[in-house]
Amino acid sequence: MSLQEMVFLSVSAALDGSSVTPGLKASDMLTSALAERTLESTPTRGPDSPFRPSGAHCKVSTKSQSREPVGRPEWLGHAPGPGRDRQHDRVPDGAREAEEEEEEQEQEEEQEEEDGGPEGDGLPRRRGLRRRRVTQARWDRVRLRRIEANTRERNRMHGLNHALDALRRAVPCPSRTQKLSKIETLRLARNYIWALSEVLSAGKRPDLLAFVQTLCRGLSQPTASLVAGCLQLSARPSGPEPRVEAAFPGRATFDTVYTPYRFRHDAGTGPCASGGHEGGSGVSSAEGGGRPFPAYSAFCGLAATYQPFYERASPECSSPTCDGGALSPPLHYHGIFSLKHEGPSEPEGHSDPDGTRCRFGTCRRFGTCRCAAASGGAALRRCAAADAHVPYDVQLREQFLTAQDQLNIVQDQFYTAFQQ
DNA sequence: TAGGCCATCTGGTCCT
DNA sequence: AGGACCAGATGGCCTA
Repeated sequence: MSLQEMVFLSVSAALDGSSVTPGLKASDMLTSALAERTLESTPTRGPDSPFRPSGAHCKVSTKSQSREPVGRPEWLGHAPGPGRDRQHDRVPDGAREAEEEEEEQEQEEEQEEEDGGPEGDGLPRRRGLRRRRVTQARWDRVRLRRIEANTRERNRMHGLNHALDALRRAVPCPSRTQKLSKIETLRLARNYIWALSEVLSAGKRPDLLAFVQTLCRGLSQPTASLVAGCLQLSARPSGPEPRVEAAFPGRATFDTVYTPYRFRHDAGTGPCASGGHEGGSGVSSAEGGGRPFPAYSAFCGLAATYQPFYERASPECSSPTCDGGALSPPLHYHGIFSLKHEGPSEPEGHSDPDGTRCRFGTCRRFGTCRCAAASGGAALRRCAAADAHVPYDVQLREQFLTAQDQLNIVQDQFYTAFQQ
């Protein structure tokens, strides 16, 4: 903005009566405009701003690694050497002393103005709004606060990301190769809570397909495929009826490493009560496999043991909405969980525009809903196509922890994740 | 190459 | 006044 423009705007504001301090004279406004122009010479926004976003100064070595500055804003002075950790966010040691000196100097100048100026002519100087000069010290102080705020913000976001990482490890998608995005992690966590709650509320052995469908609800197609891939659902003809198994890729073998559950269609295989968690995973937690599906078998056991506290509001609308619904899991379990159940935000069992009744009750975006409901990847679709109504049995390995222990583990993970 | 995702900076707002 | 939180802007990386 040019000086003329600045003066024009200042005068215009004065004429409009907006943001005008009583007693402010045109000369004061001009002085203010000049001071503004001083600031304008080092804008705080835009491509020329010394505070311009860091994108130009950062690079990402890998997607999961934190960024390191590759350049340095000109206004920050010395370029950081290799390995320096955000040294450019520091302020020179003598900055504060210089500021104090500047403050004293400013106070003297202000006193002189009130006394009639350094000439001592005794004539009162202009009164009214007197804009403080933008000294170097003040400018440095502004930058210091900005830098400190940036650091805090950066740390805050790092904490948020750590919490999200913890949440990624808690949800049933321990992919070693593909990291869930933030939004998908939150969606999957929501679905996971919901699915587990449904298991508890139902008080019976869960259906694999419904469980996975609940997990994948509202997820993007790639994420849904990933989740299904982690479960590695596959429909394999085995005798007269299809056979469905769930396994975990990347494990040494299905049986030797932790595998909390196995889904089979074999009649008479062990139900939830025999589910288990054998502890060792062979995959570091940093790789997302430290604690696999910690609660599923636990919930199976609990569901078999305890009766649900209350009945579900609606069998059709007990599932999460496709995206952003206000529903909470239908669960209130002996003080372990105390999750409120809010009513559906939309009429239950509504129909979509083409008249198809929505199975999931509160979907607003049916395209997403269909995608999600039918998602779970090609494997899941194959499974569903084979026989979506086959009462798949669930064979669970021996539980290493008690159901209560595993339930508490899940709670701790979620609480820790959200409290970080 | 477009789009998704991400990290970071930034200024505004609210709270203590 | 200072910190936390938030959302917008920006640019880099990655993938289809």
